[in-house]
Amino acid sequence: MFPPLNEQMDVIRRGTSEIIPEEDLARKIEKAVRTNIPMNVKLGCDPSRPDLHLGHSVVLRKLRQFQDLGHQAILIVGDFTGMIGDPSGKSKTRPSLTLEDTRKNGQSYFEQAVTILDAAKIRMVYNSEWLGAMSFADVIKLASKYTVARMLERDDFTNRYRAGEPISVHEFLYPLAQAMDSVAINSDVELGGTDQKFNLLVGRDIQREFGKEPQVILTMPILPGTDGVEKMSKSLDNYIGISDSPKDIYGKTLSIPDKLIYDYFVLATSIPNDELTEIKQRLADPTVNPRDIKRRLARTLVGMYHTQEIAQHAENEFDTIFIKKDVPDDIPEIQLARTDGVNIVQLIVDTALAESKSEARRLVEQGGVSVNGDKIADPKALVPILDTTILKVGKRKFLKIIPI
RNA sequence: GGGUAGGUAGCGAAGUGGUUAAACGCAUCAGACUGUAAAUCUGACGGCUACGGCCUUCGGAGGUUCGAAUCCUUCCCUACCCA
Repeated sequence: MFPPLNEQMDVIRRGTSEIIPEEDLARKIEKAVRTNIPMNVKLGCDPSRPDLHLGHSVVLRKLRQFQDLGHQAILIVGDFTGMIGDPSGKSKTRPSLTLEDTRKNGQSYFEQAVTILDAAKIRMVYNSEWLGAMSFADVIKLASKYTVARMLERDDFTNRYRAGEPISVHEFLYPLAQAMDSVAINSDVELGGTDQKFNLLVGRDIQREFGKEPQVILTMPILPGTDGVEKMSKSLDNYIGISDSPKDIYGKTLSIPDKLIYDYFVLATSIPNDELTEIKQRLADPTVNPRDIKRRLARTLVGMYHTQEIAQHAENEFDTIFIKKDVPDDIPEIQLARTDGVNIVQLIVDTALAESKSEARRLVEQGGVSVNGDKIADPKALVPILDTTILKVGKRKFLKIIPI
């Protein structure tokens, strides 16, 4: 039923940052092979941010590999912790979610995740199931198992503490709550980004406290965002969403810095290792235009979340807009009353291509607006809407206006 | 409970009675150059405008003043120190 140990280890190791401890993983796999009982492989998901992007895909794709090897994928929806509002990281006070929200987001998370995971073989559980059942006494007992000094070992706690930034007491409970998830589901392996390392390790300690065999932790590198600097995240708007339109996936991919091309291939695609080697060589070759490799990356990514045909279409459309400087085929349409002349600024605001008149005026004055291909630089200009009219605002906002 | 330092636009950070819609940096947007890469250059970056201006902002609420982000009162929030 299971592939042999070495084969499994090879698959699991690809792209990973750390496996702690690796010997334990080998032992667990051997045991699974021997007993024919799959390992429980845990991944926590944050129901406060239901929009999945390539950053999430790194770890989800790893989970998929475990599924393909025959192991049991368990998605933990942090609905209980989400209800309290996760304060970790840099983000400010997060709005506390209601149970309903977390359910809805959990469902949405699942729907997106199955574009990567094998839907039939996922076990999805909500951690309110066991965390919600704990009494305050249980919590005290749990909290007594960890010391403040050890909590402060966590990098982001240390940094925030040194920087004089607030740390709420309940944030110390987070790693513990997450660890309880591992206890509750008898996790054999827990996946996460490298920034999760501390939390994952706490899981091992707490499992031991509860007399369970500690999980192996597996961390994946953090995928940099399209800006090439920060971690990919929606709030920084440097993300490529897995449910983004083909056009967006393609375009955003082409806008990443060259230095990220290889990382994206390794972490976000399933390209075989020998092709990765080839890509690396070509990237090092000064006669090869990195753009061509990036175009392949973009096609690959669009193909993963849509289809190859759509990927090709996205590329063609991209070329139309940015190389031929032409108007793409399918652009949003809007119907407007026929008129001899409407003020250009008013038109931009009315069509929601800019948020305010000031912004629209600015765009016009800076030469970012054209009507039927003619640049309009005068904010007082009147535009007739008598035939179908193509309005372009900025680099990529197109609108087809149909008079009625 | 006591003390000290703080809370300024998306972020960081100046400003301490008028000439401040608020320096500067980052981010962002537009334009040039390009490969929607990097780097670089130019401009914009609260809202409305008859383009002459007008209105709304500096943790909240009051107050002093011709005039406040700047002074006073009070409240809320944060960090650190003492207890």
